[in-house]
Amino acid sequence: MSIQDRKEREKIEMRNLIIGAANHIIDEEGIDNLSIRKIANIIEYSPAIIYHYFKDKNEIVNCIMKTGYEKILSVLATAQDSDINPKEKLKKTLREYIKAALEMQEEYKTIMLSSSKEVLDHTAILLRGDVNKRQTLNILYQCIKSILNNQDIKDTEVELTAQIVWTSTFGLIMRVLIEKEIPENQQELLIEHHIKFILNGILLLKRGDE
Amino acid sequence: MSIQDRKEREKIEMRNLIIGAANHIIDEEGIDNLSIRKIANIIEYSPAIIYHYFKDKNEIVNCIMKTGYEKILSVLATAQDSDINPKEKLKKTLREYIKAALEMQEEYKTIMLSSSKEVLDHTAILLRGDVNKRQTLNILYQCIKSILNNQDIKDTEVELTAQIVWTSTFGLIMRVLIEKEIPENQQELLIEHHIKFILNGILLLKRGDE
Amino acid sequence: MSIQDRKEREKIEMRNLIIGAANHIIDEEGIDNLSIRKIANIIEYSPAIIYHYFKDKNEIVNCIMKTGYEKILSVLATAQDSDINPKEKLKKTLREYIKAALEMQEEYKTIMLSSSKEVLDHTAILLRGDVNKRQTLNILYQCIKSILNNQDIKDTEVELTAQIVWTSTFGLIMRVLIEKEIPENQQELLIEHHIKFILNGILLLKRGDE
Amino acid sequence: MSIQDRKEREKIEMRNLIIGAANHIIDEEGIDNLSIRKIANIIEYSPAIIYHYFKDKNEIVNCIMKTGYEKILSVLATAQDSDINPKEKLKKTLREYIKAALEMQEEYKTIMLSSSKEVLDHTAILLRGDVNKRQTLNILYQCIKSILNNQDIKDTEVELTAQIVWTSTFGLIMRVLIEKEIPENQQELLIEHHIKFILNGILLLKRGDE
DNA sequence: GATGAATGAGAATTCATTCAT
DNA sequence: CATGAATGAATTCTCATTCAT
Repeated sequence: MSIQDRKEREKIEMRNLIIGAANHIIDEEGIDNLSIRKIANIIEYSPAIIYHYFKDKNEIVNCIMKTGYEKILSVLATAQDSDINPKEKLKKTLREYIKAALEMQEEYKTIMLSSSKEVLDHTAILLRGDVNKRQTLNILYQCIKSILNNQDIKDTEVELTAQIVWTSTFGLIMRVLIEKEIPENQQELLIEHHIKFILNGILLLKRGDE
Repeated sequence: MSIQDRKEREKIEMRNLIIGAANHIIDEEGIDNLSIRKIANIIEYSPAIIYHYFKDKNEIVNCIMKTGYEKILSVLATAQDSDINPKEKLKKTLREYIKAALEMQEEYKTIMLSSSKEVLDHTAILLRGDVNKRQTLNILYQCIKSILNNQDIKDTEVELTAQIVWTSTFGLIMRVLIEKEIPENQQELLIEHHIKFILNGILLLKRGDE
Repeated sequence: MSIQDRKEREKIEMRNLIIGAANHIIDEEGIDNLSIRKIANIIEYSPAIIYHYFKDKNEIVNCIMKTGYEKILSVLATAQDSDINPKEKLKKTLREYIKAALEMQEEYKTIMLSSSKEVLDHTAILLRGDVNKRQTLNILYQCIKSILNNQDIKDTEVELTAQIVWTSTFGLIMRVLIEKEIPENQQELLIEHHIKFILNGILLLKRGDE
Repeated sequence: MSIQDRKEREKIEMRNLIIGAANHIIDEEGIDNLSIRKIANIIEYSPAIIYHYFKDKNEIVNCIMKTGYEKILSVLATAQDSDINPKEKLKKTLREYIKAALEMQEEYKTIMLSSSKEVLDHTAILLRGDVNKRQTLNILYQCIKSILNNQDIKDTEVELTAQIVWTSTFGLIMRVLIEKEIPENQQELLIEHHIKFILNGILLLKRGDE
């Protein structure tokens, strides 16, 4: 039993080693420069052994993607526990999501920029009704709905709002990651201004004016 | 003299031919599948001659980037001519920018996602003071300033607003391009909602509340 | 003693399992796509264990060859029991041999096309005197001799005849196997015509004319 | 003009060099052990350059096949010129065909054992009506028809006969090639006996007996 | 200007085999 | 008896680049 356990553990460790190396390469050179040989080089094993742990390169990439958005989701889940008022909750959620995404760096970019069907199955958020399929979008949707409590606003409009909040936030994160050397305090200013801006936009919805 | 002129003209034409072919490949297969051989194939010349017009593949890519954001800039420049009121002008500018970007597809993605120094020299917009360096950002800045006319708002805050407007819009464009198969009418809804949302956010700045 | 017996039995069973799997792969993909890993996959053991039962891949291949021509021989042996007149017996023998060979498909091809010394030790039939070494050839020889009963024909000529009958039949079998999609009834026509043709050839020998 | 000619010539020479090396490998190790690297090794060029002259490995193989059966066909065409009586003509044709095939060695085997669709388009001869599609078969067919002149024999039976003559001859050739070390004089004996046997078979058709 | 020839490096895989456990 | 881990060598093919002509 313990022997099997150990082997299982070692197998998982090796997979993690490979994924770690892959992530490292992606971070340095982007996903399109990821190669089995480079991974093998980093982990100091022969390229062939990698096929012992993963069916092919694709499986490695998929694994990275999956791990990645699970990481993203878990951030949001944590933020959900809180018990504060809706506005503060939205602010906190956005802030934490942005921070987490920025920490993931290339990993976040890789996942969120992928147009592969498999990945989009988890990350696409622009279609009507996606609010029911994507957890991240749904969390925003619920927050916004709470904030607009009792107001006479159609569900479809709330969904559109959630989507715009999402894309706006995505845009900020991406630019910070792309431009790379934004000083910490400027990052803070941008983030806070972004969040304020988002909330303004939501609050004005109440009055329905334009 | 005239001979040299003609030679110069021909050289430029050939460069354009190469860039055109490269853009075509990028649109079809993405920048990571761009190869000298594929370009040569399309223009029906030998791969070697390409090195006559460009030092290496990198120079081609850089050139594409440059041509690309010049295209983007020209869209904005056109929108500027108009004579309407600031709010409408901003709406029009955003709408046209988004449309133009969506039409550029992979080209837009390639340029705007690049982290190479040469490209960022033209596309980076997040630093303080960038409003004076980047034309696109400056246009937004001027618009916003006009809208907030006479209000007591600090220049730095207006800059931050311009940056957030930019990143938000960037986020929307990117998601539409990434998710690829968003139906026309859903695109329209998102774009209009986005623009409304942006304007709401700006208008609320006036009161400085939060 | 009984323990050793069991072990011996199990060892043989495992070898058969391996050979069976190998045969299956050969039938599906041809001998050149046979690989230890594929065998291991089918028998649901690790590739390594195969080396417990066979020295190397070559030994497996040789074993398949041996098993294969034993199968072929057994077909002929059965036909021999019959008690009918020589002409009919030859016809029956040929017919059954052809049928059996066609059923073996790739296995037959693999064995009969091999030029490896070990295999040729069992399958070569063209040398003078081979009639005494190869059972298949000898059976033909005896049949032909019976048919030509009392005729004044030299043994060497009978041997040559047996060899030509063998090669002719081999040629038909091979072509049917190679061309693969010959309809059943066309196969029948060819086989019957072939047998008739062979018998004609033999019968005419009697008169020695030409 | 002359420069282009020379380049063209050199290109053809290089292709021949490659095909030659490939043939050499096939002769030594069989077609399944043919590899681009081995070819490159022999011709003392880098593997990559081979793709300059052939699209991929498949094109090389196809080229070998094509050249091969063209060689085979040309042998038959030569034999056709002759002006002698049908029986002699058939004998001569068979004899020359066998000789030519034996000289081609592995090349003949490779082509005639191939089950690939492209090759079978040229080599398949077992279907009804193939006599009109395959030149080799047709030549046999015409010979046999001449020999059976004025006899009351159905065309389909003549076709079957041609097919059996073909497969029988194929069988002999293949065995000689497979068993490899058959001494010259034994080869002669077998070939002459085979041809005699074939003619006997055909002659007996005349009487329609069995 | 333009080209064809050539290459070295690198891509993803697959394989037979060995060995410690 | 059986296995998982590991490797080195091989597979086909693509690419950016150079160079003599």
